[in-house]
Amino acid sequence: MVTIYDIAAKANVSAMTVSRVINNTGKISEKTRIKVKKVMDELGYVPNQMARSLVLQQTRILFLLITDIMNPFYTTLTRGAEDAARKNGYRLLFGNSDESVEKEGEYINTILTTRVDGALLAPAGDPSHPHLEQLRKHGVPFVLLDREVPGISCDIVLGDSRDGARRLVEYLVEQGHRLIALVNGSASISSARLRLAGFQEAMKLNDLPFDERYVHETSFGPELDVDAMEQWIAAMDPPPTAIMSGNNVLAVVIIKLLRARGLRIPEDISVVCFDDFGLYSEMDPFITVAAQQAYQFGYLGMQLLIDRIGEREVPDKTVWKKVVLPPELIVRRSVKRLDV
Amino acid sequence: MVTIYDIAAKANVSAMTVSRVINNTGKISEKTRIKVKKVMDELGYVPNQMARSLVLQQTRILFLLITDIMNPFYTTLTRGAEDAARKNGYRLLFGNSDESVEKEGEYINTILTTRVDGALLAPAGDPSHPHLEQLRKHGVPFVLLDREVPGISCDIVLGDSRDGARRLVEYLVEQGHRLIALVNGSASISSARLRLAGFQEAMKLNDLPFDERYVHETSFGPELDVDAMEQWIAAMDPPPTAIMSGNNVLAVVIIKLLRARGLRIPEDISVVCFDDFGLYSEMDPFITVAAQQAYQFGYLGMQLLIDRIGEREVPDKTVWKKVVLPPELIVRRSVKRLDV
DNA sequence: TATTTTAGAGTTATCGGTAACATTTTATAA
DNA sequence: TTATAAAATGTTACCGATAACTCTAAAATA
Repeated sequence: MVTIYDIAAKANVSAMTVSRVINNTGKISEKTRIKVKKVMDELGYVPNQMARSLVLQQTRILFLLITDIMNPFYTTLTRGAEDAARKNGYRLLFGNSDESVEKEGEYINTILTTRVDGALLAPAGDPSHPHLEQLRKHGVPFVLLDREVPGISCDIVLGDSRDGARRLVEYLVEQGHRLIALVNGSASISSARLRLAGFQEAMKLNDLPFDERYVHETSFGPELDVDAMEQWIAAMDPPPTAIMSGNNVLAVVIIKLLRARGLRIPEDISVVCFDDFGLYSEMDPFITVAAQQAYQFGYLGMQLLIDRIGEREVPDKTVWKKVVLPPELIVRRSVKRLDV
Repeated sequence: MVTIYDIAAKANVSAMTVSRVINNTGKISEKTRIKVKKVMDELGYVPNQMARSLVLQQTRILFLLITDIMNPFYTTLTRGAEDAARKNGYRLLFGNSDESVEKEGEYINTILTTRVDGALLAPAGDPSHPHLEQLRKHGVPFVLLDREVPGISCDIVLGDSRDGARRLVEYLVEQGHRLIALVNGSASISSARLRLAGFQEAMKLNDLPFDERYVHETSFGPELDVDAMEQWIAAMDPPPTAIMSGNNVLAVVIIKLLRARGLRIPEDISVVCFDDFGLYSEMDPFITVAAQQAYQFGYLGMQLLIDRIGEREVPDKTVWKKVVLPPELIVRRSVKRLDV
């Protein structure tokens, strides 16, 4: 491996002079600058970021932790985060917690040991609290995405889950639906709670009864319990005329289960959900959704993080920023108009 | 920041003893081990990976470079790579070249300066050659995914593009199609070349003429030229009865364009493509595809990489491994049976 | 001409660890 | 009891860079 010392020796200068040439700092005569650069090229020098980070006490690397890399919401978000990071000269280390608090913990560990300059996180849920406390304790700046964690104050980018859910229900009601079911993520996730709240609120506003048997709670993630979901569907009697899903992954599972029961959508049962489907939804837009501005989540979140890193304020006196992005209701053809 | 020296001081031992406790190396009396551990806990010590990497000359970080993070093929692949990396105690740094050789170059730079232990790469295309030469020159072990690069010998995981394309065409022919068009990625990408080759081969085998006007070359990536594609479609006269797309992203664009022209799929025109659509394809299986084993690409590729890192052989005498994964033809309902 | 600046370099210490060798204890054998 | 081996711990150097300070020679000023 070529080091600045190799270059220094060959160019007959000190290592410091080489460092100055590399970083364009201090005063260097044009003659030596050229001489050193020539040797650098000849030897194919590549700076060692580790060594540099060690002495500079910063890595120029940020960490992005998402909860489901197969979910288009998060990949689109990732793309936004990446763009913002690149634009500011940061690199991105990344991880995928699969909605698991345990896996998340491993990544928190990586964040700490790797000494990244900051982290952008979609927390697994309320139990992520100690993880975030850890980051705070060690002075790692972080920004949350999509989910609040009670007891943690920080910059955050959220979707308006309550309003989105309300609008989905309102739409269903407008189409004549009165018996509406909800399948949702874990109540330990703030966005799931708000979606439930929005659901309840809209039901109430329309003088519709709220029946717990028509609400099923599972996981937003890839490891959800399909059997339990199937039983829930079978148990609802009378069956709902419409199901609202708390996110896109759950919608896929629900739709598969419904079809397996021989139900057609929307002829026999209507379905709507939170979050869109990335690439594919452009191709064959089928399901009516409350689409979130995924790219903006990542882009703005990253921007907040980078701003925060630049400031390096005392967390106690900080005014935290909260960005709330409204979802967009996209009506497609998964809902049947009921004539009551 | 707490260092081993802080711990050493507080525990009344040398820094080396602390290091030994952390790494479980050397001989340590149970008494001091406990004493040191206690102080570590009290002070909330977290090892500095930078410092460690500097002296150990290894980072336990690998790099994954994909070409399109919005494409489900790559996200599924990423998931596989991540699982394999985690299983072996490696962390993953990752980047997204957007099919751009230039962006790829920036990430190659990151790979070099960050001193990662190895890289798993989906190259942007043949022009990636110098980038890979750079890695080789600097002794960075790497494994290619999905695309070969002429002049570069290395471990690689490929799909059987030629055969997949052949089978898609065969299927179309079986369904009575004779005028088949192909929209494909850049000829500077090996997999695109092979898909064209498979296409031509199948046409020939079925005594169908190959007409260049029915083949359109663009980019696999997010920055493809939609206008050019539109003109191509309009120019084909007579119009094809079926279009085969070189990948999923192109298929989406094609389908949108066809629909914009008022054409229904499959009633007015049939479409098939390479690669499946992840999550969504489970929900609303519409388009007939040659689905690749995306997860396996990542998982096996990562495995090859890690094996290679363990060996540290001389590249000259190396026998390179090549894994070829066959795609699966999944028939859905985007193809109309023509009765000739 | 003598004195002060300043441009252009070099020296040394340090970031936070670990390897290799050195030293001190403690345990075991003679 | 003493010699010797083994166990436990300490010292020093180094990984590859940069900050802060120092030094030297030429240029600017008095």
